Amino acid sequence: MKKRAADQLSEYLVGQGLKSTRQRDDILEVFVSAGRHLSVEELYERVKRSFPHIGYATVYRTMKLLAQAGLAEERRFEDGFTRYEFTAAKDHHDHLICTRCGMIIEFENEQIEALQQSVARKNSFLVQSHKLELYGLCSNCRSASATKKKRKQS
Amino acid sequence: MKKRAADQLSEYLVGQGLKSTRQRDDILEVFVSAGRHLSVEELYERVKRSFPHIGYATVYRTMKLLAQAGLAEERRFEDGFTRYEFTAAKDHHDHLICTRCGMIIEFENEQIEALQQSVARKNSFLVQSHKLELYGLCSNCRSASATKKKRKQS
DNA sequence: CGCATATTGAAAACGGATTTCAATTTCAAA
DNA sequence: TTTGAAATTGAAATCCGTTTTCAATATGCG
Repeated sequence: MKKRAADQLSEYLVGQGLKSTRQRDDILEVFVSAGRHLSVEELYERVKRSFPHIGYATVYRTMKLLAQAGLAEERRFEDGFTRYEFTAAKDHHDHLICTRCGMIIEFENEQIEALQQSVARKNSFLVQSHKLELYGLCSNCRSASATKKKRKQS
Repeated sequence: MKKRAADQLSEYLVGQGLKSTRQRDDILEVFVSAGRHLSVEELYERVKRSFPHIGYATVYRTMKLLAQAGLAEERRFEDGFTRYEFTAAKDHHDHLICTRCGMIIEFENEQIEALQQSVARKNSFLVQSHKLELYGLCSNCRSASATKKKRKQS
């Protein structure tokens, strides 16, 4: 799995006349084995744990590169941070985002996708990409805030 | 219609112990009669045309205020600018956004909304708000880029 | 009217992301 | 292998949309 990602990067670099570097490999390694939806900041922290010499800007640059190479997908939710997801693992999906604890749940729904296409068609619009995010409370946070309310009332 | 917006603002200000000012009225007036989906920058330009003395920060502050008063809705698309829509006019809706010319088309689709709720329910998630944006080419830009391609080929 | 408080405008600060630049590394050609 | 043009790196500076600061001004209750 890791091998494949490294190969894909390598291929892309050669194809673009770019160079393979230790830093790029290291960052890719951390990225692939890290959790999903990591912000660049979070990723940078993890990279530094294993490779303390790697700079901030290099992480930013490398993530943009991985996105171009098709290995990562950029996500911008409402919190102002850019996040990246490793692409290989999963098909296209959308997100449920908890506004209280920040938890992110992925989901897929073909019916919604189909309806989006039909909306686009009605407007003679050609869809290149889309973004569907549901913001609210996850089940944990729902019960947590219910408890809180109760406490207040009593 | 304008009257109603001004009244709504006034009510909100009184309710919050805030003060009514010339600037707030002026900005609201421009906002209400301006086109939809204006960025703060664009709005500021328009405000300055009619009220040259009004400062940048005041426009930003007033738009946040109008959002809190329920008169405006904040939108952040992928271009990095915050935009505001006058709320009174239309029900909830989502957006088709042309990546070539920037045109924004609004649409509503109850079936999609219903499916979103069902996805949320499956995940024990309580939806507070959502964001659905379809990025692609509007019909104008589709034909434009088709023409371009043809030209290149010949 | 008087005065406490909110508001304003200009400029500075903020914060995530990008760019600059000199030093270093890569890699193809010799 | 050596060479050297070109890409890359890290640290710091810069960018840019937005927010905050602060002294001056306006608002509106009593």
